[in-house]
Amino acid sequence: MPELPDVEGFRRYLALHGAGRRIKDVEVLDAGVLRNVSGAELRRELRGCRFGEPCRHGKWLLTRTDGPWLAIHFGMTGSLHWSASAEDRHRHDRVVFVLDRGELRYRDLRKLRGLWLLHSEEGVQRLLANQGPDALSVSRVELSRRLSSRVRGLKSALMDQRLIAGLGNLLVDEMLWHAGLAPQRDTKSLGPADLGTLYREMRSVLRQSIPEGCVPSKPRWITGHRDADRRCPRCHQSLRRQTVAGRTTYWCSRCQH
DNA sequence: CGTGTTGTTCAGTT
DNA sequence: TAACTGAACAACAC
Repeated sequence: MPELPDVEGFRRYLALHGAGRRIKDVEVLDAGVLRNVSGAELRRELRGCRFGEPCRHGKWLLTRTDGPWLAIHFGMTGSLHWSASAEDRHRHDRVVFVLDRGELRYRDLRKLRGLWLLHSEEGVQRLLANQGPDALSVSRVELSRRLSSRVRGLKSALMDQRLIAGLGNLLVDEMLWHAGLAPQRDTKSLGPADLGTLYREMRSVLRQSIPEGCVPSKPRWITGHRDADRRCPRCHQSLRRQTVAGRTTYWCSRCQH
């Protein structure tokens, strides 16, 4: 799932259930999701700490505590789940934070990414050193400058977290469809009008996705049509399905140029 | 058994 | 150098 809207949803979820809560215990059920720390160290470092307000950069969720920082990257299948009790745990719950009210679980089927523990704000900065500006806060001028700086495929550039942080496969297909731009266009071929439209549609898709906590299926969006009729919701032509930038891409060759 | 999956990284190639 | 390609990671569902 996780692209910017999903991770923003997890940030709000963590703010609701975790912020201000004390971590009574940490149960590492599968250390395969721990990236720079052992299960024993994570438990030792976080037990007794209190979660602070979480923040987000691109697809990274970060939270300080009154001890170390915790950073989460959800990969393709990570999620957070709070429960009032220790019942009903899921088999893909990999780490459980037992709180002074309920427990918060990091669930992840594929374990492609996971949890990092950082001992300082500098450690967090180092972790995010290669990330571009967040897609929600980047300015129109900055987006244009970054896209135009190199010759690249448009979809490849938008998915590159070093250029812009937070956009993934579904978001990019959706915003390109709204903007009427073909995914394999070259960034250097975009004029000022194209870049303006792209920026506007990126903001629009993000703004409408965040309250849903995902890229939603809407009547005039293509996301819901990938697995359904595979037709363009605007002109009803069959959507093209092809690999672009290494990812399965849907687009409309009549509406996107 | 083969295919596909909303992410990232790395080795190898153009 | 820059950009691209495919594999790897891991665990399924169909």
